[in-house]
Amino acid sequence: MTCTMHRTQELRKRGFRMTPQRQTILQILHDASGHHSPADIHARASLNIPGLTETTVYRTLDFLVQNGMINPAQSASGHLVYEIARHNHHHIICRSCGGSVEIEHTLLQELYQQLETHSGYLMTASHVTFFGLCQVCQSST
Amino acid sequence: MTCTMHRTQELRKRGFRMTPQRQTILQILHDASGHHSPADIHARASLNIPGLTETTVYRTLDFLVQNGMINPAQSASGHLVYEIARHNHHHIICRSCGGSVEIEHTLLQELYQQLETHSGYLMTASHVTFFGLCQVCQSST
DNA sequence: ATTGTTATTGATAAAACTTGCAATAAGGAA
DNA sequence: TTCCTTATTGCAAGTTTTATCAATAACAAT
Repeated sequence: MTCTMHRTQELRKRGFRMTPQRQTILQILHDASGHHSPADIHARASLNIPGLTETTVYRTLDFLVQNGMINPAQSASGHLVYEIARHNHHHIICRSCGGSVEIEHTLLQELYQQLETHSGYLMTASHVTFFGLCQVCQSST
Repeated sequence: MTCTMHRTQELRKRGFRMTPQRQTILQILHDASGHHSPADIHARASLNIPGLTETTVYRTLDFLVQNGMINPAQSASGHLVYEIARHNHHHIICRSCGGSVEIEHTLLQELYQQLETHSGYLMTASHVTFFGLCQVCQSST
């Protein structure tokens, strides 16, 4: 079964529908790995779907996040960017140069454990963005 | 020395100026503890400073964050809210009801340690927002 | 295939946030 | 106090994001 067919069935099981807009946006995030802004995604998807509105892009991105098919992350500027859902991970962004590194979720496992104990909250493993100073920017200060 | 005078001197030392706009916004966040949206802050501050623009509120909030006098945090809707700088802490927000609890920074200390080791980044202790499900919403699902 | 239900889209307007620039005013120096 | 420098503000326009609602189209059932 293709990836697209699988996703379509996932949505239908939950009472939702697969549409060209959703398929195209998923395809874009799948092919171009990394983070993408709504504006970027809108530009790329418009090539396939002329007349696609920004409104729909924002709504589709929210929808795909809700359904676990893509993940949101904060960019250095504070705006949200999106990428295809992969293994659970997080980011540290450099306050100074905007560069970033990926953090495996396993590193947060223990903390999440403690957070659950202390707060009573069930920690769903959503993306977290930390801020810091990268090595280069540390030494150039 | 009053709190205001102290803050004024802090800014001057760094080549910045204390203004009625900055003082008023600091006062508001100081008096009304908790998180406040830019719109909320603008509404309150406008009582003291008629003609205050939203632009200035956004710029002032950014400025005060940069200078460590207030802290930003993500609200349940994903927008930024602000509070007067206090001891270092973080939040867990419930995805379902939007409620939140505070997390002491000490709980993250060990993780930050590890993050620095793994990434080489210097972890500045900025506010982190986690998402989860509170006890009430867990049982009502 | 055709039909009916309703999830989804596009259009429009509004709200939230940012940028560039000229006018203003904070505060150091005379 | 007065003057000068320039950080800061307000204004106006632009960008980004959200909300509302009627028209459309996905897809389950016939």
